[in-house]
Amino acid sequence: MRSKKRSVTIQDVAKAAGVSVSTVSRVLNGKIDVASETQEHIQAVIERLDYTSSLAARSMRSHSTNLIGLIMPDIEYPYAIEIMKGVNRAIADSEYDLLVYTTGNVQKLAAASHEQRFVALLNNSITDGVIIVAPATPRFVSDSPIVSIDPHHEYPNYPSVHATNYQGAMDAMQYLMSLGHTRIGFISGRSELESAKRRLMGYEDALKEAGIPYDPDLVVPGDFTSKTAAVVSRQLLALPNRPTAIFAGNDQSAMGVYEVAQEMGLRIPEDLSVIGFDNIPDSRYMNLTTVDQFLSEMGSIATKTLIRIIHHETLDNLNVRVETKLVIRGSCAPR
Amino acid sequence: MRSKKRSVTIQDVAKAAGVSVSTVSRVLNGKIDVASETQEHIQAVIERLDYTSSLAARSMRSHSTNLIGLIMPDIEYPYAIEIMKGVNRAIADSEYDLLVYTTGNVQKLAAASHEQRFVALLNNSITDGVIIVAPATPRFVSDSPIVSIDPHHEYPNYPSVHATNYQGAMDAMQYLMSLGHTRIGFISGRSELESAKRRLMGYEDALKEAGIPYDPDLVVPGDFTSKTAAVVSRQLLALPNRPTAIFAGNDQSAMGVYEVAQEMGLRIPEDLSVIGFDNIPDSRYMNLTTVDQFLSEMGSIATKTLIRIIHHETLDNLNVRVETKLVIRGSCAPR
DNA sequence: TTGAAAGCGCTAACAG
DNA sequence: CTGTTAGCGCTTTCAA
Repeated sequence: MRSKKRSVTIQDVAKAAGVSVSTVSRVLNGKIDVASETQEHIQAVIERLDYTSSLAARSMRSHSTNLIGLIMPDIEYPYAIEIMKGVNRAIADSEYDLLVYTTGNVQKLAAASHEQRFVALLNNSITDGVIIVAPATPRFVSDSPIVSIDPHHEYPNYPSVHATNYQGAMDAMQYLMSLGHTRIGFISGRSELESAKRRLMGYEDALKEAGIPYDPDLVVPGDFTSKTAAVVSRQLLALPNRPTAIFAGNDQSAMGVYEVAQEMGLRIPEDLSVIGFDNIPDSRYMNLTTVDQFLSEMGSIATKTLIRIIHHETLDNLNVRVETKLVIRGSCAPR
Repeated sequence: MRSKKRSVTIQDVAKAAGVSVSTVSRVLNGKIDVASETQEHIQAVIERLDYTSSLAARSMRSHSTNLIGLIMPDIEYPYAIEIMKGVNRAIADSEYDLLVYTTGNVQKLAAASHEQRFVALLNNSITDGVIIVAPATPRFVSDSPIVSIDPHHEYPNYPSVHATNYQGAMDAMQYLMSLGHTRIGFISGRSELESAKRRLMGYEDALKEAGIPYDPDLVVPGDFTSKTAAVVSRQLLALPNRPTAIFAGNDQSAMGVYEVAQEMGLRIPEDLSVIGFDNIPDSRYMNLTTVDQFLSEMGSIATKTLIRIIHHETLDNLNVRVETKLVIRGSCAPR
């Protein structure tokens, strides 16, 4: 462990081996035009000196690092962790290593201008491409390819992986209706987000398709937090003709409904069917039914797509748009 | 999104603003000696061109990036994730950003030589310091400071954060003995690891202190996996005078014991008390008692220590050795 | 098969 | 206050 300043450089190796830096560089990069004798000698010196080439210097010249970046709003939520797992798995099967970047603070990253800064920070220097999770920014300036997961815009200028929010909501509704439910509450999400918009649309269209009239009282405004969900679901359950099922905007909202149901002594799902969206990360809520978003699969797909783009296997970078399946887990009660 | 080659550089900005690169650099680094007029002008150009300075180039010159690296064997285990959370929290309160590095593959990283490579990769170029989790290597060559968490050696050449394995094992045993248990089984861990060694030592010393003779039949060899633990605990429970309690080497081992107990129709803790070590990540095993290792706290402490070293607030880099508390969670039955 | 030299984008003296 | 210049450590022509 040394203080500052780079300890051993390619210069040192060259000097110690009695050759020029370019020869060392050739050995480093596995070029063939080096006498096998020199080759071995240099290799030995490299090991003796514990030399490792500087990523910064290397990337600066060659513009290729075999590193993929993953930019996360926050590393702590199950949502983020699941995605990371998927990315990680795809990385393991590739020649790339992974660099997860986070500021440890949602606030810092949330600002769109910051997202651009982070993309640039990584992609314009040390990564060959980045995956960005839930970006608020619809367009980025970047030297290397970008793939996004769950962007907050429908048509960003980068390839993206979306969950099939609309279809998932339709499926959830159809499931509830097949059980005989006709009064189904809905807790909406942050309306500026694409996912929230599409879930609401799925709710509405499913009703329409089934010929069930839309009752505005049954749709209450949430914001993807359990706290708000608790407040609005209380309102929902106080209705004279209360819903027999609630389709919560996301997992957190479902948890909010759960708490209120407990409080009111309603059994789930016997007295009230509840379907969440995304994963239900907390086992205390395991009896909740959920439209499960395959987060890790989204991570994998995004990674594979990115690698394909880096390899120039995909010509049309801008229009890749993958959708991942959603599946309903758990069961509600018939009514 | 452009193909290759860095799009907009400090040169471009200088040209567009009609000044020299050094002036731009001064603005970038918030130096005071720039006419506020020029200052604003350059700032405007920077924004207009969407310019971001290259991390690689910057770090190469200034040897400071405000980035801290976290090297993880594998990103998927709850163990790793808990540590990440702690690091993340400490990072959030600091001026640093976090770069988590992983190869997505334990095998790749496990080899000691690779660990050195990763440390060098980050620390000799783009990070101001790294935290390495559970390193197998006792010494690293690195330009910037290193702090390790749970190293596999007792006295590595870098500052480290350890869990108090010995004391934790003592506490667990004393707890069991206070409940009247005298025949206590122990499933050991991978004996090359410091943590495993110290836990076994705690088991032995606790017995000695209590004057309970050591029975070799009660100590069976595990390897920190639930599979092996299941095999050896079956053996333990088949003993003519079977133990009334089992102190499992780690969380995974405890889960193995749990499965076998279920299988044999033994109720936990009424018929068999079981204490694990580390966290029990899976809620299915929530009725297991565990010596809880404050993983996230270890992450935080390591991060804060590292930052202090980077800031030169700690003179003696090599001998920092922090131990974190372990606490017993859950309860066993008296015998 | 090898070396010399140019430069990647940036910062930090040193001059003006 | 601003420009010129010299590298940071590396890869890559181009010559030898």
